[in-house]
Amino acid sequence: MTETERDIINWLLNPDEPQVYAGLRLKEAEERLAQFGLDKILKEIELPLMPVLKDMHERGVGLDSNFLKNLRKRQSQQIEDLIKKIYQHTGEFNVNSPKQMAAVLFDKLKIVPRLKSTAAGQLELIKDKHPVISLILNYREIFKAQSTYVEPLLGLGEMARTTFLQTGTATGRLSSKNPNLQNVPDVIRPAFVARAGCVFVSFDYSQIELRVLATAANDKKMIEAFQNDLDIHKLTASQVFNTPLEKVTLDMRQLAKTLNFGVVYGMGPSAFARASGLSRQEAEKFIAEYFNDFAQVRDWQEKVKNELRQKGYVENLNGRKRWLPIEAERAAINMPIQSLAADIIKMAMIQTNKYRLLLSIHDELLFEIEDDKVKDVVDDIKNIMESIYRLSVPLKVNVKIGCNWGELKPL
DNA sequence: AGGAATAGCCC
DNA sequence: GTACGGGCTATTCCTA
Repeated sequence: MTETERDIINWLLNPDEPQVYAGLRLKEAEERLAQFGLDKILKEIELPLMPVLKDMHERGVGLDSNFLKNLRKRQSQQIEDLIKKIYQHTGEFNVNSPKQMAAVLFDKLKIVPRLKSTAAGQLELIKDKHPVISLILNYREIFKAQSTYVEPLLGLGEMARTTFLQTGTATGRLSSKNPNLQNVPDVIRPAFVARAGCVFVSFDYSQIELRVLATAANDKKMIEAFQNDLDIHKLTASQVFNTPLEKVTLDMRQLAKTLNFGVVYGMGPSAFARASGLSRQEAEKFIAEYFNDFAQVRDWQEKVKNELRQKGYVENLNGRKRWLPIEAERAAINMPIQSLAADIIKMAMIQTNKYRLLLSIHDELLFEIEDDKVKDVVDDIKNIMESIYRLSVPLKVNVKIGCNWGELKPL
């Protein structure tokens, strides 16, 4: 790709700086994109998605400011109490400063020798060494919720209008900002409420990334599992433990789930060891066993890495491409999966925006639907989502419904 | 004022 | 001995 070609793509992807190529007509840009086989994605996905994102922004999502005010009050009280208790152990310092925190915990109180950070994961390990640790973890959690979610949402009044960025990611996913409504924690979700006479209905794709992987890798076992609507983590466990499905325990399933998760992310042995709590050696054994059982996944990953080496980019089944440095193998392995899942949900958004689509959270769509129309609309949306793209396995959508985003119940 | 570093929330 | 993919935002603290 030449410098100019990269600039054109950047221009298309960065409407904030249109002055650079203001004179370049879309038709010309489209022709250039066609050189990379990206014109179809432009015309069939990204351009038709633009009015959808505009509609979502204008609709907004209703906020329950009473809920937020009550929550803020409780949080302020808890923060005040926790700070007092923490200071009883440590003396005064800025609890929000990791630098001061490290000095207090490791130098002043000498709870343990210096850890590499004061992040929650590290502090969890020394929770039983000193009573102040859990107070700090508790404080951080509540302060985070208040400062990042409650206060900013209260500043918005009765409506949150996020901006969905079409160009915010390297894989084709959407991102959300100001406010980011794609990372709202469970405890804050009840603050988002449907209008009078309406309910929220969420539709989430079940295991969409593993279904994409099964298709991309054309893995026989995985495809069969999804065709039979099996519990995929249980199936993986029965494979790597060489155990019949009915004898798979919860622990075995949990380990298999971590493996499946890791495979999508291009995980190596040490990452898997850390995530699973196994020794490095055991982790290597399970990974080897996994790739032995799902040989086509292993071969597919090799193919992706070769493509990266030879072409400098990788692509998904739609031809969406990502240029990467040669050493970014994990990102390369993840891209065709994450990216096609993103394409699928975008295609679904375009076809379902005839209803009141409010949010897109990667594998989930949230709609606001009038009470008396729920049944027909839900059937239509679910049907559209499940038939929008043809994989080697079925697409499956779970539906949940409720008056606020925090207490959605299966339909 | 702005950015790096750190932390933590989501899929 | 090691790093699992993709995002956004708040706070502290340092530099300009």
